[in-house]
Amino acid sequence: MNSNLKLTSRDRAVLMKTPFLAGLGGNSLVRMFTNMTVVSLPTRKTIFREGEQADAFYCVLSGYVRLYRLNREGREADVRICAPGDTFAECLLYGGTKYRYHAQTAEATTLARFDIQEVRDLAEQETDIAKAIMTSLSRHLLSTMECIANDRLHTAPQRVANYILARCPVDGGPASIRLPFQKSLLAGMLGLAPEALSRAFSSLRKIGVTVRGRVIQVGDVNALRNI
Amino acid sequence: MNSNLKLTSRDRAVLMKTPFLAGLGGNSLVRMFTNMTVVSLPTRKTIFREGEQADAFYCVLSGYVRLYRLNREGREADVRICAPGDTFAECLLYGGTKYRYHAQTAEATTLARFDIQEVRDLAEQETDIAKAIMTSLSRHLLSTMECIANDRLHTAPQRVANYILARCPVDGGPASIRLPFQKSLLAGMLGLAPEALSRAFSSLRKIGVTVRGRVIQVGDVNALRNI
DNA sequence: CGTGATGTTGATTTTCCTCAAGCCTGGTGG
DNA sequence: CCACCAGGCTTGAGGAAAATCAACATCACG
Repeated sequence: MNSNLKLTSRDRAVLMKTPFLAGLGGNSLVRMFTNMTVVSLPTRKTIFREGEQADAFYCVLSGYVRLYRLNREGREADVRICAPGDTFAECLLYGGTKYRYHAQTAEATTLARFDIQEVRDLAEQETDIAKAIMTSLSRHLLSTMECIANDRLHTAPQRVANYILARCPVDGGPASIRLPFQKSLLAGMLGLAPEALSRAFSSLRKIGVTVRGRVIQVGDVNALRNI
Repeated sequence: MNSNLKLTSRDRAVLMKTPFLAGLGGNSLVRMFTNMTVVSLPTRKTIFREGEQADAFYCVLSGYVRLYRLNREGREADVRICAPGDTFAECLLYGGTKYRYHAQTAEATTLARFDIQEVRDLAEQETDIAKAIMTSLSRHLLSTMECIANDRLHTAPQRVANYILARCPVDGGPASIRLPFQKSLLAGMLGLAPEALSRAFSSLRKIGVTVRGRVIQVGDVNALRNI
């Protein structure tokens, strides 16, 4: 764990686009920054565990973080995958004192770490910070409900198609995207076993989706929409 | 639609226990109340539809509300079931301008209706209102993530067992609870077809769970925990 | 005592998980 | 440069879970 690093300019740009910091005035911004530490972690490193006392929340600057739960037999299920710009465990600002899931890096990752108690105090003083927290929570909640609907309403190939479509140009025609992470991570994101993701990809082949490594090519975006 | 009713004392009590109004000072409380209207609706009445312009959010005072999505073929999937005290669509205060799912009463229901724009303005002025919103959003987000974990990690009988256990006395031994709504609603809540819920109940019979109408009797709460 | 809504049960099918084996790729060391 | 290896990915076979469809039971209620 490599702490108290200086922000790279890229990390700084990511941070400033977060709903969490985007709307802040100069004063609030300074106060948030003085409260923040930067942490660099290797891949597969545990950030916190379910049940631990929660004293910080985080924003992903680069890399990916997996939030997951375990059942009694030890099987893991991902609850959320956090990409650069995503905030996690911020719901504990006003929703309890313990982490409710495990958090682990999915690759080499840098995080911005915020002290929960200090941000709570700041939010009481600066209305724009409170507003930023509400914006972040709202978006987070909407995307989580979206996830439930997606799980309950769509089959594996449909979920994969949705994922691809959300990252394709809106007009029809051919397109090509590159996965920003391993396929096993995408599988967890969509609530699937890795094998199921693989099969979903191959079932999309017949409507013009080809996958080589992390590159996904779509013959006709509109055809994908009708799945 | 019966609007602008006076609050019954029971409805008022429900409202005051909501995270949304519980922590408010007298001044904020008055301002929220003047902004609020009470709506009574019959069963299976649509409250709003996905895609509509969002100008209000709601708190359930009595009855139940179903939030759901449709897929292309018209199949419905519940995203959330709101009980008395629950707030819904409050994420649109800071997260977009359109409703993201359908909302429908599951039985005769009374709602407190709040104007989104007005509450947004209030939240800027009164820090305790902002705090109440953050608390409400945080709880809501935690329970929604809980729901994803439950869906992805547990089988139908396990989900039913969890539901029962969450409403039973914590110590072991026998217990009895009464469903506050139809079984079909519980099925939707747990992400199951009604038939699957029925089968889950009958599979729990062998560990001492008996169901008659809306009454569920548990022989030994501890036995249920080990499922 | 019908009537319609709600819940149950059975049969079938779909979907996806699990386990096991093989493949492909990129990296390492000889 | 090549053999080897490990990790991630794919494919296949089998099976478990739950959806769907259909028939029947139960219940509330006029």
